Amino acid sequence: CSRWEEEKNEDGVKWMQLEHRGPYFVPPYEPLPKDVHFYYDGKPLKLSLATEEVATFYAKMLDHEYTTKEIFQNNFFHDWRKEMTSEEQEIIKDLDKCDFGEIHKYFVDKNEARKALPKEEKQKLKEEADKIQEEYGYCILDGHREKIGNFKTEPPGLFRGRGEHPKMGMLKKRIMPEDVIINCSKDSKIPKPPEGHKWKEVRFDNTVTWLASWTENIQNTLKYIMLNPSSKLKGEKDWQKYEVARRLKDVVHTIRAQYRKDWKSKEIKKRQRAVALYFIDKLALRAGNEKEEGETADTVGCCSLRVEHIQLHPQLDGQEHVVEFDFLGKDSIRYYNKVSVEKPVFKNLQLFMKNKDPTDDLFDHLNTTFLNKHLQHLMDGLTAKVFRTYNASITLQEQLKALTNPEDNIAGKLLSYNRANRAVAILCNHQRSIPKTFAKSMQVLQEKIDAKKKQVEEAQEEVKKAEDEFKDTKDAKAEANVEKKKKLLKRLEEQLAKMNIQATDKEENKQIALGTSKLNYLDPRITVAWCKKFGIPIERIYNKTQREKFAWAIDMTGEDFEF
DNA sequence: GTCAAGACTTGGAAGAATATTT
DNA sequence: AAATATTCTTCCAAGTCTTGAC
Repeated sequence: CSRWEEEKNEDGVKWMQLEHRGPYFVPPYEPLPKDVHFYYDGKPLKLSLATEEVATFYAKMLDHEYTTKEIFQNNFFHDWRKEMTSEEQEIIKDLDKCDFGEIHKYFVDKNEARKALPKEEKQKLKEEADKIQEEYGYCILDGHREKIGNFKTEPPGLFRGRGEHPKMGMLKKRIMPEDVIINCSKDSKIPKPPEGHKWKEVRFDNTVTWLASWTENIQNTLKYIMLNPSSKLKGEKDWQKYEVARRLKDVVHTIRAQYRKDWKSKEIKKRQRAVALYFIDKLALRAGNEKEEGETADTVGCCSLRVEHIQLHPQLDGQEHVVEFDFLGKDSIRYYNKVSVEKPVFKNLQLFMKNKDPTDDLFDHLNTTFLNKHLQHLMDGLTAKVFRTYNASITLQEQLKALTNPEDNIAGKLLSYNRANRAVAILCNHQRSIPKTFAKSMQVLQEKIDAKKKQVEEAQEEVKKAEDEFKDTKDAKAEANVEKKKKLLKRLEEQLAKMNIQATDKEENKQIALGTSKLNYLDPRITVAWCKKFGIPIERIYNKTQREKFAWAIDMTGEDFEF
């Protein structure tokens, strides 16, 4: 427990000692074998090394949908040409005349070969990977050996954005030591750059938590090497996050009363803020920062909603004042929802939309800075995202309370947990694409259930038969047989029940992604307390990685914890 | 105050490892 | 033992919010 209770540093100091080996650099490009050809306009063409490398990036992605998109193709071709020699540029002028088929096949085969490797070979590869992990995967932070989250530089390749990203297909350059800034403590063993290279910079900044950083060339933003979630530093931060959310619980009623009042404010700015905050609170929308146009996919959050993203229905399906939301949120995940809102909200929305074009901002007098300033004023540390954390965690707690039946067996209780988890994921709009094999595996499961049902019926008859025989004979052997058959029946019934639960869970879960809420929104102490209260082993809910991440919560939480 | 850069959290997909079935 | 399904891990993009420069 003590590990989580050491006093914390003031004034933004994150550590006193930080020592590490620097990032692990991905191996250099390996040229294609002589017999693997690239063809242009039907004729084999030997490419220069740099050109060939970029060609392999595209070739590897050939059976991915990305490569069918025009933007992807254009961006790729544009960047590829920049890598070409002038002779190659003279020849290769049309992507449609490029044939990467052989290169593609080479990598597919190589992959297969790797999978088919004998056990010992695989073992050897694993040991090599472990050695690298051992060497580069850890650092020393204030005397503790801590796991690093991402200790490898990102390999070069083609940028894959999400959704309709204008930069998809662009060339992501190889990261060299000369691009990398190292951060560590002055008196530590400073990491050595790879032979013949030097770092961009070595700095000693203990007000930040990253160990190394570089600027990536697509969006020109920084990438960092940071600690694993199991580290003390990250764990404490996580804990802190949930403590802020718990403080919101005490003032949320006041805040709700306040924004209701503000719906009628004389200032349009305040009204917009109050309506936006209502959405953020009720629907768990993200804040919605402004984004640079044309640099990323067109996605929005609350403050950046446009008129075209909502439709107002005074009446719909027997409900009043319905707002129909339809927009792309983070990662271009669609948010679609029809919500009956309070009348003043509806009236305000009508007002905000008046005389505007579909592409105009709905909240044209509002941005996240203004909103967060206001929230900060209402509670120390309060920002828009805290509402998501708060509402997610409180929902889990309430749902667990409502759904858990102490009489249920473990499988039943786990189903309840999953359902509570699911309620949160739905609130936060955490979706996944339906797994490719979903329909098939569902069918297989259904067939198993049917077979099991039959078995149960048969076992029932067996029991009856045995009982009849016992009635007739009254002998001990027949009595034992009755017991035996009953036992079998019971076991089969339990198996059937478990399968039914599994099927229900699977069906309800097909389009919902539970991971994100579990990892980022649900105070783990709620889960730990629930497990303790109902005698569920924590491993049934959290796998090893998750237990490491939530070690702080597992350490400190009793069964009576309340969020 | 404004704007861009910086730091850190959150996000689903893909790939790897493991479990289960055939 | 191979094939298939499921779970776990890695990857890296895309958000939020803070900080720093002017």
